Amino acid sequence: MSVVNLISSCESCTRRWKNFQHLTKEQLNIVNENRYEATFKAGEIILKQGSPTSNALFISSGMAKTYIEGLHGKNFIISIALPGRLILGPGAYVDSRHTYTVAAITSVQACFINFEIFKQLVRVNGAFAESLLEDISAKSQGTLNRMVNLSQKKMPGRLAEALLYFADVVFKNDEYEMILSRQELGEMTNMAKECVVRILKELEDSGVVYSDSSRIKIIDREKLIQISVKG
Amino acid sequence: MSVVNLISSCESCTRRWKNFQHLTKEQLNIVNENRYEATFKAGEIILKQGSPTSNALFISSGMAKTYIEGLHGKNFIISIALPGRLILGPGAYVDSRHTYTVAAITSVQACFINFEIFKQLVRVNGAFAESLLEDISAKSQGTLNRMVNLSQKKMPGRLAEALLYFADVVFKNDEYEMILSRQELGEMTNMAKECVVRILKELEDSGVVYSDSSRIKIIDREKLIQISVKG
DNA sequence: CCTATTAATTGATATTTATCATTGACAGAC
DNA sequence: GTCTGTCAATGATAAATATCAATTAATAGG
Repeated sequence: MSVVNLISSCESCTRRWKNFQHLTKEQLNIVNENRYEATFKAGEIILKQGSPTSNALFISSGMAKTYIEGLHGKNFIISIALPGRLILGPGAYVDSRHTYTVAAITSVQACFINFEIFKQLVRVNGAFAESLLEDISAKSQGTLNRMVNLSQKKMPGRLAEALLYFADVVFKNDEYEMILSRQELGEMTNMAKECVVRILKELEDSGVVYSDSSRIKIIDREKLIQISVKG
Repeated sequence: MSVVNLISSCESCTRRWKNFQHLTKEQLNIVNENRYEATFKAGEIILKQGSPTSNALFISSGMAKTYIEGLHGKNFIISIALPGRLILGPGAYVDSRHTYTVAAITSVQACFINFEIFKQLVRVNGAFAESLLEDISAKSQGTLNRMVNLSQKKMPGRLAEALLYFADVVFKNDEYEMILSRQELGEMTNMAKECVVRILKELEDSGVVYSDSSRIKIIDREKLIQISVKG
C-alpha cells in the first residue's frame, strides 16, 4: 500500500463526508492535518475485525465489502462500502475495536482519519455530534430491518432484496457488474452458494432479471420488488 | 393509564439512566420538568411502531417487550425493556418515528421524556452526546451480533442464547420466571412455537435446563453456553 | 496458447425447520 | 363447579434449505 496523499485537502475533496459540513473551517483543517491516505489492491484487507479503532475510514475511490467473521469461519457480509460514506463500526464507541473487517473488492483509495481527533470534534461540536448520531442511527435502523428481513423472508425475497440493493444503492443503475461471487452473495443473504445459483436461475427463467456470472440486469423491476417485499 | 407522577424528581430517582450523570444540575432539572409518568397494565402497548418519537422512554418498574411488527403479521422481539435503560429506537434520529413497538409484559410504570428537550441537551452537552453515542453503539453492536447469530446458529444455539439472555441480563439469576410464551420465545429466536417446545424438551432431557411452562432453571450452565456458542 | 486453479453450475440427497392436526392442561368468566 | 378460550405438548407430514459429488465454465500465470 502506498502512502502518498493524492487528495490535497479535505476542503477541496469531492468525496468528502457530507457531515463535515457541520465543522468550522478550523475544525475541518484539524481533520485534514490528521488524516492519511493509502491505496489497496483488490482482495486486500483495509481494516481487520477486532483491531483497535485508531481511525475512522473513508473511501475516496473503489469499493470494499464490510463483513463480520462469524462462526465456523463463515463470513457475514454487512454492506458494500462506498465513497463518501463513513465506515466506522459501533465498536468504536463500545470497546474501541473494529466490529467488522473491511476488504477491498476493487482497487481502493482510502482515507484514514485519526479517531481520537474525530471523537474530540464530536464532543465540542453539537451539530456534528447530532449528524453522527443520525448516521449511526440510520445504519442501526438498517441493521434491524435487515435482521427482520433475513428472519422472515425466504430465499427468493432475500436475494431479490440484495439485487435491488446493488441497483439502488451501489450502482444506481438497473444493469451492473456483479462484483461479488455467488459465495459472497450467499454470505450477504444467508444462503448457500448453490442456492444463490438456483434462485438466480429461477429469477432469470421467470423473466425478472438477466444474469450471467459477472453481470446482472433487472428486467422486471416491479416483479423483483414484489418478490422482495412479499418475502 | 394513570398520569400521577410517583417519582418526585429525576434527582432523587433510583432508576435514573446512568448517562444523566453527564448533565449539570440545571440540565437535569430541565429533564425533570419535561417528563411525565404513566402506568400500564400487562399487555398494553406503551409505544407503537411508526408513531412519532415525541418522547424518549424509561421504565421505572416492570418489564416490557420491544418488537418489530414484520411481514405477514409476524412479530420479531428485539429485547426485554428493563428499568434504568433508555428505550429509544434509531428511528428517532432517522425519520422521527418509533422503529419498534413496546408492550408491557408485567404491570409497568413508565417515564416519558420530551424528545425535543432531550435532543437539545445532546446538542449542548458534549459528554452527554458521547454517552448517548455509546448507548446507541452498544445496541447497534448487539443487533449486528444478533443478526449474525440468528443467521449462523441452528435452533438449539439460538434458544440457548435466549435462555442465557434472560439469566444474565434480565433476571441475573439462573432460575427465573419465563415471562414470554413459547410463541414469543419463538418470535425472539426465529423459531416456530412447536420447535421451541421440542428443543426445550431436548435441553431438559439432556439435563441442561429444567423447564415447566412458566419457569426455567439452568442446571448445567457450561453445557448451555457451549450449545449457545457452538451454534 | 496451454495449464492450473478457482468459481459456477447441476443433480441427488440429507438435514433442518415449519406447518397441520390433535390432544391435554390450565385459568378466568359466569 | 362448569364452560370456554388460550397456551402447551406431541406426532405426522411438508416445505425450505444445506450438503455432497460431479461436471463445466472462466481465468490467471507461465
